[in-house]
Amino acid sequence: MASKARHTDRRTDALSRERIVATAVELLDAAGADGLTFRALSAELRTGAGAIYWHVANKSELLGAATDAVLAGATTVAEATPEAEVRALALGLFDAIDEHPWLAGQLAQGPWKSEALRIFERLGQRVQALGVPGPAQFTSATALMLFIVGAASQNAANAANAAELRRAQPDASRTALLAGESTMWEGLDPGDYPFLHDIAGQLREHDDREQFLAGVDLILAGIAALRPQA
Amino acid sequence: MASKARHTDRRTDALSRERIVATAVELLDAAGADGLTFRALSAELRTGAGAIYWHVANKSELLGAATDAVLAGATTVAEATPEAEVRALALGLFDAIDEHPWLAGQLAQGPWKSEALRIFERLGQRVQALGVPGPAQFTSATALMLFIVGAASQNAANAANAAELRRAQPDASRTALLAGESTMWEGLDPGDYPFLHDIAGQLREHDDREQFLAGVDLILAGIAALRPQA
DNA sequence: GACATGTCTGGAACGGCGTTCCAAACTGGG
DNA sequence: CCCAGTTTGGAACGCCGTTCCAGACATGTC
Repeated sequence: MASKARHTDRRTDALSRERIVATAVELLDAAGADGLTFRALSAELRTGAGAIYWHVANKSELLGAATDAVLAGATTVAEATPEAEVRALALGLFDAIDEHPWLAGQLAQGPWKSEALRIFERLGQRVQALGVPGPAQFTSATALMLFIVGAASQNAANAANAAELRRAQPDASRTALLAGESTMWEGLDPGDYPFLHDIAGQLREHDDREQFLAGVDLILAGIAALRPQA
Repeated sequence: MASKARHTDRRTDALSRERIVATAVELLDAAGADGLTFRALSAELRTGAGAIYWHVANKSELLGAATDAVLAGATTVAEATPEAEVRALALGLFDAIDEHPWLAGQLAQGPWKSEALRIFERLGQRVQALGVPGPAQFTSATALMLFIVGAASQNAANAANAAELRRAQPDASRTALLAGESTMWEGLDPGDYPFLHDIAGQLREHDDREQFLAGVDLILAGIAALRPQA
């Protein structure tokens, strides 16, 4: 029997779940996944840890709420074709993760929670609109979701690595970082690593967003091949 | 100037990087990602934290070494066609992550490190063997890698969730857990969630391994469509 | 044999984390 | 005005990764 329901705001500086979640998102955006601490949160909200725990069960729930809050913003779609809508949804998620890299870690473990489930639903609707036969719909939508989350997460991880290296060597741009990895691949023995050696150049010049969309199109092409008739 | 090279084993119970990594893998397998602690490791090895730090820089490096040690086992492939080899590689990774769920978290952040890079190379070789034109090779291999890691990771996350729930309610099988989620999807408003409502049955009956392979085949189909001529 | 040198060990200590606990402050209803 | 329920804030607990350092051990030199 914890709480009965809402109350009128009794204080002007009243703590609320929304205010806590909003501040949590601020901290996460400012300092990454490690930046969210009940101590930092307490300081920012000028209160104690216990007060926060009265509104929020634990850190995991808080992270989930922050994820939902951010994901709720990046969702609306209306395009000409189902393919275009899938691309738009994918890009929306990609950009959201790019803007809030800590989302990656959240979505990685269990992409079927709350807001993420809503996105999965939207993807599935487009898969159905593409005429995929029933039994393959689940697989197709899952493949799309996993690729999108996985690719965007890796992009976020790269960005995080770049940011970390920049702290040690502030002039290292993302380009320079990619160039470094690329030269490393070029330096590999072509006998042992023919593929990496070959495509090292592509790594250096690739645009993350383009590559991401190309991957989505690849899966869309595979989905198209599932349709009964062309 | 840390160490000069090898020495003869001066003591019979000598600590070594290999022994540390092996014990770390044991702990990770036994108690998950949170089970690896320098304190637990010290106890298991009957030594102190400092001794471990002399052989290993920090926890992150230790996790990387554990990942490489486990991944080094699950790699060899020799099949009739490149497609079959891709499937075999994929299944190898899937099974490895299924057996060592903590791998998921490691591979999620930066799938281009050490042993993971070797797997990426192998995938790329098969993509080349499939006749994919040069510029699309990087994208195709990346899509495969991301889907494999993402799908296997989600599978591991589901398994972990199931294990956690089993602790509270020991009779809950994986089937029962899936059934629960499935019924939840069925209970959603078909107006708001037509897709989830539709495929709830598939979720209940699906086999993870089959679904995983179906996803790989989906991407392979998309890759096949990239070839200049059929 | 003694000793100086570099390698390796183990445990104490530090600061920070998530979480729990609880006395006090606040609020609205009788 | 006081009582019961709600909400607060900060102290305390046990754990974590990491650092520090006194000393044990092994070896080469005289």
